[in-house]
Parts: sequence; structure tokens; C-alpha cells
Amino acid sequence: MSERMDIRTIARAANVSIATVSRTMNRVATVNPRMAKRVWQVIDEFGYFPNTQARSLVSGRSRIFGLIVSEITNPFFPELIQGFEDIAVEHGYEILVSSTNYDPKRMSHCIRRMLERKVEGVAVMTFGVGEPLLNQMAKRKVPLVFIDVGPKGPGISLLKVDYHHGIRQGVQHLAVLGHRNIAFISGPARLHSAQSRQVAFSASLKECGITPNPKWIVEGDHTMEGGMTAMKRLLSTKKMPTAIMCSNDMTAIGVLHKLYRAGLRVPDDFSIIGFDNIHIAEVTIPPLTTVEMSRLDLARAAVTALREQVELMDDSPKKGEFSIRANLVVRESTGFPRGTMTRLEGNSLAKGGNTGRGHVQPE
Amino acid sequence: MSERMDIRTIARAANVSIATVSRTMNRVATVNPRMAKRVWQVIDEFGYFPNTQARSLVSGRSRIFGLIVSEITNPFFPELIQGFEDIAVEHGYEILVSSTNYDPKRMSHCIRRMLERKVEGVAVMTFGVGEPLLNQMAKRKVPLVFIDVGPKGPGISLLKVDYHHGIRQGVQHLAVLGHRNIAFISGPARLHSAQSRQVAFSASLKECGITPNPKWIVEGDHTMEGGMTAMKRLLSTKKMPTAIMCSNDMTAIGVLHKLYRAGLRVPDDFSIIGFDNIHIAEVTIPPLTTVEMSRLDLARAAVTALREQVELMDDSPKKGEFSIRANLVVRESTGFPRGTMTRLEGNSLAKGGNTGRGHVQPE
DNA sequence: CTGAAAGCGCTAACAA
DNA sequence: TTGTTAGCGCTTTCAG
Repeated sequence: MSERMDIRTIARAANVSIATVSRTMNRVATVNPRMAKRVWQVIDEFGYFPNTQARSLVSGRSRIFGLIVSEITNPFFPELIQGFEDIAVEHGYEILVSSTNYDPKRMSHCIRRMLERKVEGVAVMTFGVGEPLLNQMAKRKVPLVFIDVGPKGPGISLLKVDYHHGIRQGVQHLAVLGHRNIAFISGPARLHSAQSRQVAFSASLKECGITPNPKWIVEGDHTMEGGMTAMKRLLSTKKMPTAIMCSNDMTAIGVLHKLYRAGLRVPDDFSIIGFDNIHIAEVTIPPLTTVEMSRLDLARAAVTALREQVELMDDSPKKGEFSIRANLVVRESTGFPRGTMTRLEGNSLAKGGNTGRGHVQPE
Repeated sequence: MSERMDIRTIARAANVSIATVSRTMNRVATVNPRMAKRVWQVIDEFGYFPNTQARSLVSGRSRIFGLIVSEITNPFFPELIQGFEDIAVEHGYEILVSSTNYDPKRMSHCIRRMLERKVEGVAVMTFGVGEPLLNQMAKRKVPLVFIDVGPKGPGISLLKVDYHHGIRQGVQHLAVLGHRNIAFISGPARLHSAQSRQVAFSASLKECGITPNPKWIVEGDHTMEGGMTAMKRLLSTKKMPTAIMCSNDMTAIGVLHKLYRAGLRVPDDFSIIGFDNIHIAEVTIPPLTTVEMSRLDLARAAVTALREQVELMDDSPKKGEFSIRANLVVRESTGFPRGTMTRLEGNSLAKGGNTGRGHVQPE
């Protein structure tokens, strides 16, 4: 039945020119309402919709945003992707997602693919970018939005996460509980965002009058495995810390598991704090105290930044920089330092882990 | 510097016609090697690549596959998406991912978007499809691949997961350990794949000479929250089961958490088996015994099925049906039924959960 | 306010 | 083997 369905088919059936159909679909104000109604009717009747390829070819606008994440299998990112997709689609954009897995080759390949598909902007949520690659984008004047860090410049927006705020809350929370020996498991050293978190940690420690012990700052890689390895190292230090902050939740989950393996208890033997507040952090055993970084805020800011660059006139004012809050969420992986209190007998894990701990809301 | 960069620019610089450039890029065999070399050189020099939009407009081929998943925040799916993307890209396809969250409106919206972008095929990995929606696709002859179930027909491939194989292994594993009272927490009832798993469960139970108890089959929804709710119900039955199979790992994680909250121990008080073998199943407390369903196999089969439909001549032989194995992975969430053995004193959790349990490899 | 016509960048006949 | 040319389906001048 449906031989071919293009704008001409509609034009013919509605007895108008293809230009009128085009105008109608694009909601050009000058179209006679009566005609418009007729056209819409035919469009509905035929179930017609325009060919996006043709449309972008002539308009030069693909209505596609790229989204580059470092690791789609880290639950943080799917949550972010979801938000990004929803908000982008809301504004009529399609998204092209790519996961680089920290591999420069993948990164460069995926930039190439995005360029080929003529993305109108790219959100680089990979916590660390290869310079040469991004240059390709900049050269072609593709609007970019980075998280944390990236070259400033026209068409480039930055999403600044206030790590300090959240991490300080975490450190203070631990300090109030009585911890003085606090370790930090970082992310990959080359990631700027990982560095920022670590810097925020050291600074917060000092604020509390605690001198950071370099032995207690160990490098992880933002994976569960990395967390396990790092915890193992921490466990082998002569003087062990009583609390551990992790650069992200996956690391913390690895730590939790390592401690479980070692027959140690959380929070009785060690207090643990994560970062991200991914969904499963609610159901780890015990539920994880962590710093929430809103995926939705990030996603919204990223799309907004990109839209600003794409849709606003070149001379109009742009924000260029967006700020994302990070806030502590206290659950049950933090408590008083071991040896500090007379612990109740028995297994606090099996009892729900609610004994002998203090919940202190920071600030 | 770069005024405009199109095929003409290259043609001019290489002193050939645009047709030759086109042929060169498309590796048409009849191009004179010397010319080809010259053309490639210019292409490299200019950093040129063709405009995908124009290309698809004229060729009628978008080289985009759609991928619809039910819930991107369930870790099973990112792992699948990753595989799908890798394999698709390997074959020169881009992918458009959408997460429906079991919402028919989202589903229909996303089908529309894919149709607009002229996807050449869609993998529907949502474990349950709305008929009317898929009809839209079929009407437009878009190749489809479904998981588990879907209307048979030309252009439609099915990925058959051998639930029975894996689930039987699980049930037998439990039976060998001595369990006779085994519960099942299903997925959403309307999902066909969830039903298949449940059917496989009941059948396997009978094979072992156990009559399924309807009270012990409770509906979940494949989320952690659903798992917690279902476990709560199970906990309130007069006669409680000693083992619980879950329709997926997220459910099992919810169950684990609920039991932890209730002060019960796994596997001492309950044995738990999941399904999917998502990455975090390795580090749950205790590590989860589960049925592995390979994401990579699924992804590979899906892409292969789609490519078959798209690239093979209409009369050539096609497989149409692909089989995916599912296999039990024994970890530490399963053990002898409670009361069966003299348990050692103390907290088996804190000791690594390795006491008093039997590891039995099935088959 | 509407229609005719000129492309957007590329591929695929068809000619040479 | 190479070049010329006619579109792919749409938007957007520019006349009317």
C-alpha cells in the first residue's frame, strides 16, 4: 500500500505545495491556520514523519548530542546517561553514547564517529580527556561540556562539582565520631576529578586539625577490584586507620568486600565512606554512608550548557560554568572508631548493624 | 582556513572527479590504484571524512541499529549495551540506545525516534514488547531481533535463552545440598522472559521430585526493592522455605539485604540463587551463587541476527533463531539447609562465610 | 501567505 | 577506468 512516503505524498494529498507542508511541520507562524489544519490531518492520516537525514543535510543541524562516559559498567554512568537522554530528548535531541573505558584508542575512535555523525555538541563525562582528541572537536567548533576540568575557551562549558563541600561533610562526620586516623583511596591518579577529590580530602582533614598521613593515601582506580587491592594494602600498614574515605562508591564496595573477607566488621572495625551515592549504595551490607553527586543535576547542566552554545546567538550571554553540589548521605557504614566504646556483644552485622554507632548529621 | 570541506574540495585538490573520490572511499575495485593513492593522500592531508547524512540520504542506508532495553540502571543492561556497541561499531554501525523503564509511553516514543532516524534494525532487549508498537516497525519492514519471545515472521529473529538449562542446574544444586523447600521470586508477571524463568523453575523442581508450593512463588519486579518486598512476604509465611531462587540478580541483592535487616544469615539461614551474574554478584555479601547469562553472547547474537537480515540477500539462508546458554556459577550464598548440620559457633559472615557449607558443582 | 526552484553532500546510473 | 549528471527528501530563498 504505502508506495513511498515523503513530503510530496503529503503535499499532493493535501493539495498544497511541499513548501507549505514543510512550513506547517516546522510551525512557521505565517501559515494559514486552515491550511495547516488540513495538512496536519493528512500527516496524521498517513502516519507521516519527516526524514531526519534529509532534514539535517539541508539545515546543517543534526540535532544529535554526543555523550562520552568513561565506563558504562560503573553504575554511576547509566544513571547519568538516563538523565541525559531524557532531558536531551525533551528538547528534541537524540544522543550518541560512547564508553571509552579509559582507552585513548577508543576515545579517539569515538570522537571520530561523533564527528562523522555531525553531533552538535558533546558532553565529555569521562573525568579526564586526551588533549589532541578534544582539539579535533574544538577545531570543528563543536560545543563541548566537560566535568570538572577542561580547557577554557569559546564553545566550551565546565561543570564544576563542589567536591570540597561533600567531602568536607564526610571528613567532619568522621571527626565528630572521633576518628583521627582516616585513610583515602583515590581514583586513577591521572584523572583530574580523582585528584580534586583527593585534594578536597586532604584540605578537609587539615581543617579538622588532622595532619594527613601519606601512608594512608592509596591509589585506587574507581573499580571494585581496585578498592579491594587498596584495602589490602591499607590492612598491611603497621598503624592502621580507623576510617576510610573512597573516591567513589565502587571502590567502597570493593573495600566492604575485602573487609568481609578479612573477617572485619563495618562500622565496628572500620568506618567507610563512598562517593557518588549510586543506587546500590542503599543496600550494601551495611548500607553505605556516601557523598551524593546528583546525576540528574549533572545531566541537566550538561544539556543546558550544550543548548546554550548551540541555540543562543553568538553574542548572547552564556553561563559557561555550572556548579554541582555534593552532599553527604549518612547511612550505616560509619560509626565510632574501634576500641572507643564498649561494644555490645555479638554480631552487629546480623543484628542490623545498628548497635553502638552514632548517627551524626554534619553541619 | 577550512572554508568548506566536502567531496568537491578533495576532488579538486586531487585533480579527479567527485565520483572518483566517492569510489575510492567506498573501496570500489575498479579504481586505478595510483589514483586511489593520490586521493587517499589528499583525504588524509585534509583530514576529510564524508558526511554521513548525505551518504545515508542517497544510499538509503543509515547504518544505525536501535537497541531498546528495559532499564538501563539494572547493571545487566550496561554490560549488554557495551557488548552491542562494540560489535556493532566493529561492523560499521552506530547504535541508538533507549531505555523504556517498562513504560509503554516511553516505548512508543522511542520507537518513533528510531523510525525517524531510519534505523536499519532494532534489538528489543526489553523482555516483553507492546504489540502495536512493534507492528509499526514490522509495517516498515525494519528487521527486529527479540529476546525470548516475539512474533515469528520475515525479518524477525529470536534469541532463545536456555533458561531451563541454567535454572535446572541451580535447582539441582540446591537439591543436592538437601533443600526441599525452595521458593521462587519471579520478575514482573507480564514479562515473558520472567514467565519462562518461572516455568523453568517449576519444571526443574518436579524433575527433582519436589512439588512446587504456590505459596512459595511470589512475584517480584526485577528490582532490589521488589526483592526486598518479596522476601518480606516469604518471611511471613507459616512454613518458610530454606532456599530462594530469584528471577534476576537485582532481586537477589534485595533479598540479601532484607535478610541482613532481619538479622538472618546467608547461607546459614537461607540459601539464595540469583540470575544474570552481573558483575557485582561477585562482591555481594556473601558472593552470590547465580546463573550466568552471557551479555556478550547475547550482544553478538543480536548484532549477527540484524546483520543477516540487512546484509544478506532476501533469498539467502538465515538462521533466524539463536540459542544462548545459561550456566550456574556457584559462589557462597548457597549451603546446606538450616538445622541440617551442626553449625560452628560464631558468625560465619564475619569469618568469610565459608564454614559449614558444601560447594557442589552441578552436572 | 503560498509556490517554484535552488541546493545540502553524496552515490549510482550512464556515457565516454 | 573515469567523468557527468540526476536525484535522495527536505528547507529556504525569492517571486508572486
